[in-house]
Amino acid sequence: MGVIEGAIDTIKQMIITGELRPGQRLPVEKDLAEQLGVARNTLREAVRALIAMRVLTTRQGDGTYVTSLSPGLLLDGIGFAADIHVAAGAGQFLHVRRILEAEATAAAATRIPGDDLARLDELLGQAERHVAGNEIEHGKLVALDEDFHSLIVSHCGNAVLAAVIQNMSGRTVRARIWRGMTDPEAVQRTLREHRAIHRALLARDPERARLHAALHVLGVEESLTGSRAFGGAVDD
Amino acid sequence: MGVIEGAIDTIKQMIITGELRPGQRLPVEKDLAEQLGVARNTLREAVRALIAMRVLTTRQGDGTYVTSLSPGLLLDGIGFAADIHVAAGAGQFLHVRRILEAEATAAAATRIPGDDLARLDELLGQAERHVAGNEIEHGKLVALDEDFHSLIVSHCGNAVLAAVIQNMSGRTVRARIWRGMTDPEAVQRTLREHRAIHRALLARDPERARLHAALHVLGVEESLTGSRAFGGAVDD
DNA sequence: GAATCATATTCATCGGATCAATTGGAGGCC
DNA sequence: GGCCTCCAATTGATCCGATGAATATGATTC
Repeated sequence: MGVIEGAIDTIKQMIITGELRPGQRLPVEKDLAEQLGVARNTLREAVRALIAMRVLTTRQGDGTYVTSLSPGLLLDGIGFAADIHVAAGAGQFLHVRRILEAEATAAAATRIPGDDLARLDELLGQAERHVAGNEIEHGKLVALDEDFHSLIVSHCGNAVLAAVIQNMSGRTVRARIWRGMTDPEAVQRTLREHRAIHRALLARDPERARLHAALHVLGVEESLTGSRAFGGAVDD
Repeated sequence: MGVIEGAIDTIKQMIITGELRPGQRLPVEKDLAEQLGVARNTLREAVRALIAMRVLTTRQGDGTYVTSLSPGLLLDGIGFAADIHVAAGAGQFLHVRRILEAEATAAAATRIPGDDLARLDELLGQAERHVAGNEIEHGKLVALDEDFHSLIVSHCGNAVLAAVIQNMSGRTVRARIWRGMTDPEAVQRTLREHRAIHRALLARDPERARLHAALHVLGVEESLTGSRAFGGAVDD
């Protein structure tokens, strides 16, 4: 194992063992490098790797800190993976999203507060009015779509579940999905499905919510029967 | 945005757009640094970040290459997140694993080949004989447990699903779970649950497999009702 | 033709230097 | 006293150059 990997693991272990806690500040680069027995440049590469994993964060002129280590933060690497695979037309991420989003929507049915049910209604109204207008801007629909699902999933009661779903369906993924919907009928169907999910939530009915959520994502999956690059192999 | 972040994004975009393809070799550090308009050290920090994300890999004396970008590779950052949260006693990762593993086990029921069903039987036999012996070594049981679940989910037909599950239940997580099982009866129950899953697979019955898999993970969840550090907040 | 060895290529690691952002205190002003 | 401005110290960001270590490649030898 190289010196850099060693430094990365050492810092990781300091976090797992609790020696470094969320929000805590690390020693200055010079000291930490000396403490780990590596050059400053080497330490910086290790720190940079941990920054990429959202474990550390740096502020010039201030210092280096451990992040909150919240699931939402640590799991955002999923987003990039989803981006390149969905961009390549692989439906496997969407299948996983279907499984999870069905469950999360069901859980949200009994947890989402009334305020946010009203907020969902407002989002749907905006989308419907936008589609009814003259010129449809996909960016606007993507943003409304993201807000709609995001608000529901955030009330599922499980931060990890919410984070995985959200990262699997980030801006890039949704943009590709909506761009693929050239058929106006497909857009209408999507809005109807959103309404059905909303009604199930209003009725506080988890099973209805689960079914409508699953059906909704399945519809997206089936509309993406393109190429399958990266989509087949299980191995690395 | 800093120079390093800029270099990272540039390389990422080159991959998303297909300018850099899986397995392809990058220019040598000196040339690539010049091409991106940064110093070599700065480029190295960017490359190091992408290595941490499993997007690039380097071989001293040879060069820098784009990885296969397979889901199994890109999603392994989940492992560290699961490690520190499960180590802190949070059950949220296990809940997600329960949802996914139930689905994956059901899917595997109709896909797993006969050879591997026999291999599963062999793994179970080893575990049972080991437990029946004088001295129980947890490391051995952890390895057998990992092999058992790993072999099943690898046949679910979805590489992303398999990768997420496996990374959510890596060596560190399983080690903590088995270490928590001080009660010999708990070990026995776990082995019985494994047998039940195996029988369901033998019968090629997805619904039975799903239920037994869910029950199995649920049992693990319920045995971990400790502290809830990191487990509550959805925000970052 | 295969094995061995020398050499070139390339990443890994190091040490130091300079730039830029933030912080915190000194001093002055209302 | 409280607030503001400004300066200096701290700290990460970026760059430069040099050396070490691992690999690949081609020449050499048998």
